[in-house]
Amino acid sequence: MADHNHELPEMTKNQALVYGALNSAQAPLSAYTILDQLREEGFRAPLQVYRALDKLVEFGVVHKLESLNAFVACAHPDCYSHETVAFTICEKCGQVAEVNDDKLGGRLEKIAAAGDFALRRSIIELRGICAVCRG
Amino acid sequence: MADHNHELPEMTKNQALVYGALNSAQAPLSAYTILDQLREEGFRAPLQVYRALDKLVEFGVVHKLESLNAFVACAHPDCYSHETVAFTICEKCGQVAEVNDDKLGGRLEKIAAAGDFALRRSIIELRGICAVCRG
DNA sequence: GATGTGATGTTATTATGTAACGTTATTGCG
DNA sequence: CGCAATAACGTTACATAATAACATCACATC
Repeated sequence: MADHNHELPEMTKNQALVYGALNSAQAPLSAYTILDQLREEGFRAPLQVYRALDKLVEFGVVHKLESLNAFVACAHPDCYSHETVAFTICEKCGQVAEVNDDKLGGRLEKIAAAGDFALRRSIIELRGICAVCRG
Repeated sequence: MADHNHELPEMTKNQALVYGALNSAQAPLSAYTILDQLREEGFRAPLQVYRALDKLVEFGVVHKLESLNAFVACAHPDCYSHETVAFTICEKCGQVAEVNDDKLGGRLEKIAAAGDFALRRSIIELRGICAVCRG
């Protein structure tokens, strides 16, 4: 079972702006899309976004989707069960869903152990067609 | 059990060159590294590499590592068990190992089924430290 | 007030990936 | 064979993603 802590980490202004953009988005955002959305707030360069994203990912409240080069807010940022997060990515509508599956985590740990591999983080992205798009 | 077919697909000249570069490499290669290696063979533009890579991935004899933006030759290109391939990626030495684990495939299918999601392909990349680097 | 630390801002650059267009090779068929 | 269809190829230009390097600012601590 996951440990819970209903506190969001302290955020700087830039981190809060980036996090807000991701939270109000209906789909993953690229760093440059975030930049464009935050120009009115004074953002002018990619690094401002990337630096905030780095911290947010470190805090565990934002995930990077490696196969999309895009970012999403964590579906449950108020808890610390951030170990093995998987995503389903619809290749038709772009919808992304976060999946937490304990058995999957166990399986990955076994694979790592079998290869004498010290696992740090897992990237699990399932690409296909979502229920809505299948009709 | 996997079906076997000890024939590599027909390749064009460019595809064979790119595949050869990946096969003789000791680590994943980026598209631009491949381009540089093949300049002597007449390659001049990124698209020549990307087009070959697209086909090789389609054939199933090359995999893309999404978290590295790099490509590797399949560890067993002569068989068709290309369904659910996982990779361990050492963040210290860069070594990549291909892992085939039937139970993992089953687990992912269950996750997809639970979400009424039609799974097309899975991206599984385990990042950490390999046995050699741990000493 | 000196100092250390972390966040910020800015410019320039590198790395990764595509669009658009035209040409060449090959294949299949009337 | 002649011809259409298709796929691969080559080239230029461009778009997107990410980082390097450097200066500055904010704030806490001693």
